[in-house]
Amino acid sequence: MPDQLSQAEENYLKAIYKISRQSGTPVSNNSISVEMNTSAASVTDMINRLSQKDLIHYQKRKGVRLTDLGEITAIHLVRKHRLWETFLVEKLNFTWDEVHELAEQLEHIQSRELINRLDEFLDFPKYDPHGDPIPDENGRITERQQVLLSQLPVGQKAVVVGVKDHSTPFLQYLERTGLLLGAELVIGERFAYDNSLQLEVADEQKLLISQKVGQNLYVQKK
Amino acid sequence: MPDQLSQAEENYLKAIYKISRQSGTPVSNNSISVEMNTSAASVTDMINRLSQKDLIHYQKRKGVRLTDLGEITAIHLVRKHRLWETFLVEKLNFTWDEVHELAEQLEHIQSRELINRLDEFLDFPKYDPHGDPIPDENGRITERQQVLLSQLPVGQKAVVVGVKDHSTPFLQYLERTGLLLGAELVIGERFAYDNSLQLEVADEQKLLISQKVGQNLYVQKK
DNA sequence: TTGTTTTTTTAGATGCGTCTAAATTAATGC
DNA sequence: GCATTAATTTAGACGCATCTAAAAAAACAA
Repeated sequence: MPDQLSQAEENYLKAIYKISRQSGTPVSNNSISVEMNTSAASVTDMINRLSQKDLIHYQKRKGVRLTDLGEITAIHLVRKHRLWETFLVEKLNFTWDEVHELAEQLEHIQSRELINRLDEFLDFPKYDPHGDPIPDENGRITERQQVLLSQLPVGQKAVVVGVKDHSTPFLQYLERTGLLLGAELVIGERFAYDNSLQLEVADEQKLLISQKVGQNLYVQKK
Repeated sequence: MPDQLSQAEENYLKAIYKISRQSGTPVSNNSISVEMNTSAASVTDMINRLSQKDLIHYQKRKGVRLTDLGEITAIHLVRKHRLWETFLVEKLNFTWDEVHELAEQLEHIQSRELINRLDEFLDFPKYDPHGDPIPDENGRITERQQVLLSQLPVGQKAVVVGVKDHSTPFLQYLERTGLLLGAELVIGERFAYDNSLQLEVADEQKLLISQKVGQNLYVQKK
């Protein structure tokens, strides 16, 4: 068993995990410092500490890779984060754009048992309020086959299942336009001029969305 | 508005609050170091920092007193602690001897809104799983008139409403003997030899308890 | 009152997590 | 291949929260 990690160490692991998810392997010192908004010097320091604890593999100037232990730890943090977000939305009626900061705090609470009970209390949810998959107790993640809305052809029916951009402005935009998780839609038209899309949503309503919106919404084909 | 406090600062405030609750005013450096299991030198340090932030009044050779701000802060911590304990027991089915450590972590989560929503979710409980009163949003505490079981005369009917000793062994003892919150009883006999008490509990059962147990159970006369 | 004990403060140190500035090393563009 | 640019590491510093050891001050007791 690894000893208790500090919040700072946990945050670095999460950042490394996140970066390596989206950009393949070795994670550079620099990308970490950008992701975490810290100086490169701090990153070098922390990398040494995490290596020491066998959470990452580190070869000087060759980048960082999570060890198995590091990856398990990171996935467990993601699990905690997403379960707490689900709790906040489902039970305490927070909106999906309010929960991130709170979950950032709650994810550092140390107790395997607590999280498993929370999971049970929430009825073992598979996805969080943003549509992101929640890893199970063993770190297994149920991946969904999903595509970006922008990649669909005209005429395609689809249902909104997740967001790529988690920012408050984007979430609030979706709230306002009703493009929430579970919303069904058909691609009506694609305007080559600016790559905006005309959607047909519930009640035969038409909705025009920009390319940027289409590139940040995950959907499942129907 | 006070800026965010560190967990260490919050823990000191809680300790000072606790000590001053049970032993009247000025709190000595020494009592804090005993309560928190730290060196007196650390306490001196922290006292200076807390004074700086206007959370405590410190007069040389006269000990420490919480300022209004300090007391409000401490009470709010108690509120958070007790609400989380209630959540853990009521919603996640932890037992009352399992929740203290977890609540010690959870009480440091920073969000007024979270706590108020948790309070609402729990239906504004007045007492936590150990029978301790939960301060409301404004820091008001509903005190109950209660006495120690050991102080009751023979023949008195009473109901268990709280524990003075919160230790796991004591809580587990109560679990085993069924002397839980809400249990009704009558003082049957008092043995002068060792000050043990014979109780009559539910179903005409008799239960013999030691003086120590009687001195750690709060009851309300009926 | 005067010595002993207890409490409190000071001095100096440590580890964590951060920083800036400077030095070094690697990568990139001609 | 070499110069410029970018990434990384080192060096040195700082604030927080802690410690031990020793000094100083207060409280207590004979």
